[in-house]
Formats: sequence, C-alpha cells, structure tokens
Amino acid sequence: MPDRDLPPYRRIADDLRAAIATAKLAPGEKLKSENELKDLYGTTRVTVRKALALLKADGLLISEQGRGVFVRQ
Amino acid sequence: MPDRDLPPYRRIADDLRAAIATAKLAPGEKLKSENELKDLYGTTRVTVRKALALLKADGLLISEQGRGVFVRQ
DNA sequence: AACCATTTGTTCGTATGTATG
DNA sequence: GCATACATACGAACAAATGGT
Repeated sequence: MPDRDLPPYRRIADDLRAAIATAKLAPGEKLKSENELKDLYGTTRVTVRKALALLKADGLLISEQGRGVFVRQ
Repeated sequence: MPDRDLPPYRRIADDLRAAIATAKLAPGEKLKSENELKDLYGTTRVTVRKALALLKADGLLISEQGRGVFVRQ
C-alpha cells in the first residue's frame, strides 16, 4: 500500500530490487531488455532507464552497451 | 500547435508511403538498404528504422534479415 | 569448408525538447 | 524552480541471416 504513491520509476526499481533480493533474478542473469520492460510496466524507455539507473547506482545491476543489463555477481 | 513540422521519422514514412501509393515502389520491390536510406534522408539508421517500422505495422512493408525490406505484394 | 561483405535485428548510451503538477 | 514523464533523435556495439567468393 505504501507503494501506491510512488512514481513509476521508483515502483519499477523496487520491483526489480525485490526480484534480485529473492533471486528471481539471479546473479549474472540478463534482464529483459529496456524495451520489453517498458511494455511490461506500461511506461516509456526513459522511465525504465531511470529505474535501472537507481539499481546501477546501488551496484545491483551492470549494463553493457549492445549486450544488456545484468545482475551483478 | 498544429504539427506543421513532422519529425523526420514521420516525414520519411510519409515519403515512402507516397512512393508505394503511386507505385514508384512496386509490390515485391526491394527498398534501398537502411544504410542507403539513412544517407539519402540525411539521418541515422535508427530514425530510418523507425519510419520503416510504421509501414511494417501497416503491412505495407516486409523485412527479411540478411536480405532487405520489400514492398508487400 | 572457410571466409567475408552486406543487411536487418537487437540492445544499451546519451542528449534535447515538451508538458505537467 | 524542480521532479517527473513522454517523444524524438543520434551514437555505438554486437548478433544473426544471407549471399557470394
């Protein structure tokens, strides 16, 4: 419920953070592409990237140009 | 507020659409490559692909990896 | 077979403009 | 003014399919 007022990029970030914490997204695993995430969350790529940026800043994710975004091992 | 100036990808799409409508691009014909179109329109491949995507969504074009983009017959 | 050039497909990186609250 | 969000555009790297040498 507290989640309801979070802006989309925060909600997406929390969602991914939880997936990583519970190992639904395992270390080394490649995330869905930004475009897929955009569709999944019903938002735009910019917003998805904003969410990913939070997790990258936390060191939870690593992105590689032309390859994808990965869960840090 | 009228969208007098269309964004490049829209302008390119309209241009190709007109060429198809007037059969300057005939059914089954292969378009110039994305790299050629990019140079012709003075833009980038990404923008060209965005224009092509519109026409593919409309069923006017069909693309085949390694071969090219074709006017639907 | 092995190699290579061409072409489309996919993906992340970055920047600007516009709009809203 | 600021944070958020969307639209557009350009840049870059790599993958995959094709066709020819």
